[in-house]
Amino acid sequence: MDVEALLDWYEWVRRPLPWRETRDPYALLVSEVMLQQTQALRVVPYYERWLSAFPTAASLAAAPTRDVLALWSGLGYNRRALALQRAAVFVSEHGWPSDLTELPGVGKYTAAAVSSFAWDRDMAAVDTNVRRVITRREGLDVDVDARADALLPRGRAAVFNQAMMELGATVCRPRVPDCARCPVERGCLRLVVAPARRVKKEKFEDTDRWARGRVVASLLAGEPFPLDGERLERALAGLERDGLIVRDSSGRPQLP
DNA sequence: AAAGCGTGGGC
DNA sequence: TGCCCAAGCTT
Repeated sequence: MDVEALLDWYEWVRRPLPWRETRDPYALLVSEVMLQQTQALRVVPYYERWLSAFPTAASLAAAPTRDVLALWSGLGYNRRALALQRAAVFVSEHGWPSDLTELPGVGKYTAAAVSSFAWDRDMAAVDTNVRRVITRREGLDVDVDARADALLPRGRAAVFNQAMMELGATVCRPRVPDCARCPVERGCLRLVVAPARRVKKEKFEDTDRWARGRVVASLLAGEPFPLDGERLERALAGLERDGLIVRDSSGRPQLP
């Protein structure tokens, strides 16, 4: 793949997003955790609000978890907010670990993204978009992580990672790739893999996932739970196990 | 290692 | 309206 052509293309199409204007590892970690399974444009206002309220890892670490969940509300996956705060506690106590996957809620992708953006470490951030770009080009059996690492131009990991992700998100899209606009189409196999058939048909409102979300939202709003009985108990048990709620002295569930 | 974990926008 | 999605991580 012509990496130079990719980087030239990226300079041209680059969109201004607030987290692209910082090299603060804390701010970058906030953005990466928010972006996990959430569209970038929806994250923007949350990111800006969050950094106003919790400008540093120490301030996030010291905040009441209830306030943290309140500011997260609307982004989904509440336990990620919890993990982010726990990561902030770790950082404010021990500093940044050299291996960011030691932080709760940080896996291989997020560690590589933050390390390259903040510190220019030569680590390839392989997300779902990058995975698709590489397998589409080179075949389903390719070792994606090894290929991404081989392509990465040393000393320029940050722009390379962003360019690869942007290519996957806007040109090398899942169902209908726009090969006519691709800056690196030469030598590409152009594989398009049919999505796996969905099996589940259960209504979302019937799932534990929905119940858990409603319980947390109700506690934040100070409103009664919109469910009861065994479903409520199962949701509460799961939330308590994840540390998203605690029981007060009378056994009443509340936010931590 | 498959399954669980939320939400609001777009069509 | 209802269905699908969108920068993963954990157990």
